Amino acid sequence: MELSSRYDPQSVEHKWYQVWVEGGYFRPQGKPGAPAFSIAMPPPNVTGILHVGHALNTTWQDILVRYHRMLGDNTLWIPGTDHAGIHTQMKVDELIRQEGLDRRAMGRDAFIERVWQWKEKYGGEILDQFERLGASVDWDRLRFTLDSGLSSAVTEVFVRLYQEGLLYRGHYITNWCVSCRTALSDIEVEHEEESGQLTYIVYPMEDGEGAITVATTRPETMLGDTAIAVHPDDPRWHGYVGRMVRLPLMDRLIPVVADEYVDPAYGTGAVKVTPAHDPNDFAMGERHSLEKLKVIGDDGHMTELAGAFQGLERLIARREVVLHLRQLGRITKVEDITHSVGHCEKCGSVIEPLLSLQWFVRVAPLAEAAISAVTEGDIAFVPDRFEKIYMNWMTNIRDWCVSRQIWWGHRIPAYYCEDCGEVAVSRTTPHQCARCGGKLYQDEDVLDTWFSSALWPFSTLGWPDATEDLKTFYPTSVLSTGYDIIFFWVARMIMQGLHFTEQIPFRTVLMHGLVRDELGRKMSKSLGNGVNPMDVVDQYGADALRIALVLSSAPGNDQRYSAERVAAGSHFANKIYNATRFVLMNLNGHEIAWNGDPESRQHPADRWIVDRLNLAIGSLTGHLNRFEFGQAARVVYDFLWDDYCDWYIELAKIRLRSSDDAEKSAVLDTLVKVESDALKLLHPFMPFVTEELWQALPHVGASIVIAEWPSPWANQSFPTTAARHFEMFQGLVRVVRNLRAELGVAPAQRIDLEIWVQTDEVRASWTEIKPLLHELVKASSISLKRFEPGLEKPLHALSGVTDGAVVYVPLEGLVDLARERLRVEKALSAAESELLRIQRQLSDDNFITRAPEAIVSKTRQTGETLAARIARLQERLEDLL
RNA sequence: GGGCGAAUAGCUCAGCGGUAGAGCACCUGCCUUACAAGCAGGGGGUCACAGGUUCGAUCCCUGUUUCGCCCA
Repeated sequence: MELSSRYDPQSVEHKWYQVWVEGGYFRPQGKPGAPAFSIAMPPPNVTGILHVGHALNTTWQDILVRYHRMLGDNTLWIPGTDHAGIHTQMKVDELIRQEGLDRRAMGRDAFIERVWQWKEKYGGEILDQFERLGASVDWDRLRFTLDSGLSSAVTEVFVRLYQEGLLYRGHYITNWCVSCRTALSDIEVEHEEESGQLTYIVYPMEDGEGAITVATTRPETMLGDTAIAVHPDDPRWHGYVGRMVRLPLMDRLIPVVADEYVDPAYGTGAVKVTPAHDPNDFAMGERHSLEKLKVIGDDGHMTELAGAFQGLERLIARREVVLHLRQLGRITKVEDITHSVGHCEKCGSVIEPLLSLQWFVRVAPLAEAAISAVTEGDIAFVPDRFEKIYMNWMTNIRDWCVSRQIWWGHRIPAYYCEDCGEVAVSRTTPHQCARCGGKLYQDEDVLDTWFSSALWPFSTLGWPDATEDLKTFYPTSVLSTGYDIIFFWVARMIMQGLHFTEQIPFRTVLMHGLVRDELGRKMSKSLGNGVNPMDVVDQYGADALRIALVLSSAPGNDQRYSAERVAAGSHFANKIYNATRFVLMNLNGHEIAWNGDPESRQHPADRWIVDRLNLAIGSLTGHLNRFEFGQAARVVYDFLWDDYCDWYIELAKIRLRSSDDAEKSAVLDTLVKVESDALKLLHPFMPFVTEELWQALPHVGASIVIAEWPSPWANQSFPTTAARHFEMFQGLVRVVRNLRAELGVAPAQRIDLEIWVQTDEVRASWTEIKPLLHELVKASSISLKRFEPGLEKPLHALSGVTDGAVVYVPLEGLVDLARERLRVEKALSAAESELLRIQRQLSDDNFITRAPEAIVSKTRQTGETLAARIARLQERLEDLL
């Protein structure tokens, strides 16, 4: 069979995902008694397409899930999507507008019908993209936040919170988006520093004696002022409290009140009070029983209460108000300032704080348990610094406005009596008012999307029913998500989970950072700098994208997307593909002795590569357990490329030419078994190429997906000194290659070598590998001698000093003595200065007594090695003089 | 105003109480039948700055500077 020398991910990735799904490998299938491992995938918007951040998070979760599946855990990864209320509604709104239709004209039911149609058509797109990334989710358990099961969980929670007094409806100042025409929660408002103007307005006293100047950044709200407030202890305003002020433009009388809230140090010490348009003013309004006049309407235009300004858009009204006040001489100063302005997270328009009737969750009681779950260590954040951010928010938490004035979402299960105004909150639709028998109508609003996402870890498992899944997989093991939604999602899941299931929703919160563009900017639609992961997959393959993202990620840190790294990832896939091709070309029907005696691997190279593999297995597994995916990936990347390809295969090439069949068998067995284990280690990171190659190699089992995670090979007989001897051998090869390069010896030209070895052990070990050395450094003859005084040195030779040996390359007439002397002098002075440092350390009593014994002896050993090296170099230098 | 993060090779980034690594870029030589998406060899870093702790600091602590983020 002729295999292409280039790996083509396109032809490979497609087929395996189908095989995996058809094989049912992604369904939980742990052996009886196996520990459960479960993750509920953060549900992306149905409206959305995958961005690179999703690709990173999906890769991280897939690594964990595939690793635990291979460990034999009962592993479940639940996929799903989120209905994304405002976002989706905006999108479909836009769509029907292009058709010349209008949501309000078409009516609620017809519109919702359209959104469902739209969801059915496009909502699956993002799920297809998870497939293309290789996400090993259980599709049989696919969930959507508006599924009937998840919806009944929402109703259940709403009803119970209401019954427990943790949910209330009331008139309060909410963050209102005049463009989305809905209320938003506090955290859906993004604050930005902007330049604005502070306008000083003079309010004359009713009696004409004196005046009060106040400053505001929103002059149009003065139309709704119902008081002026000053601090009770402010001597400047003592005579004013209790008197009336004539509100300019409106010609209304409003009182001067005293309130502790006012900061006398700020501005004039007097503030205007607009209870319907400012949260602090609202509170003052409550304290002083002030009227709440709503002068800006839900549409952002002035209401009839704004008098002559009625109907004007709020910003136009602002200009008009200032203009009129100026004409009246009521403006004393306009100051340019920089201040923080709230914007709608979804559409970017300036938030209007205004009075409206909304549902709120009383969060403080829920937060208590959520705080102690983290302080007690039941839930851990990775990295742990995010714990502080979580805690800070939790301890200063404010009530959560959960009603949204849109149609797409979970409609609030509250019913109001047309006759007596009685409120009924109910799991089922009540037919008449329980109090007066009057007709009921349901609340028009829907719930904040995050209200349903907060239930995700248990609603996806069947809650409120006590399902098998819930028993088996809840609490979930890990929640992997971006640090940007700690408040939106993580905190709320913890609160709701603890309250309703009396258990934590997950044990570990794993945070990834933002994936930025190549210039370090946040990817955004408006900048047009977003990278579509599917384009990357098309070009390089999913494996390349995955390994690139993982290799450049560290928990909680932002990273830049790098096309270069993705290319490097695809080169790596190609590398191991070709290594496999080499193995396959050499197998020739060789039967792998899967249960062969490990002691048969007597050759130092075999024993070394197994030793390296064992080390890799240990350290990679440790990194995975600590969620250090980047470091874990690096371990197997380096093992495969450096140890397996660059050394072991190169040695294998030579050994496979041997006429000794037992030797060849040992090499082939080791090649296949070592690579097979390495592929398993790599599988969580690069699932497609590892499956392809594992299947191509001799293997046992149906799929690498359900193969057993490697554990260190039982061959423990490989002593560390032997490993050290092999590493010294590698050093020797490098030194000789370096000599060849410096001398400019033609690649094909063979050279003679004379090697003086320091000890008998090393000599014995190297004698065994000497035949390989011939090929690795292209030598014609090699003389391996035990170093002893009086040994006659070859003249006219270039020399190299390596740990444990000196190597001479006799090259009559080719050696430039002056240049050679320079080279040796340079090496000598480097070695001497290092030895000096080591000696200083070793002669320091403090170091000897206080440093750990292992470090001291290691330092001693380094000193000895250096001293030996220096002795060789000095001798060499004398010879050259 | 409070909090957090980052500062390491030309670029992008890992890492770490025992004087530093990768990818890409660069220089030299190789199309050596697994791989030129490759191989071999090489150059390049007082680990932002100033103190402190320590036998020993790039790593821990304090402060400073620059950049970024979150909260108010």
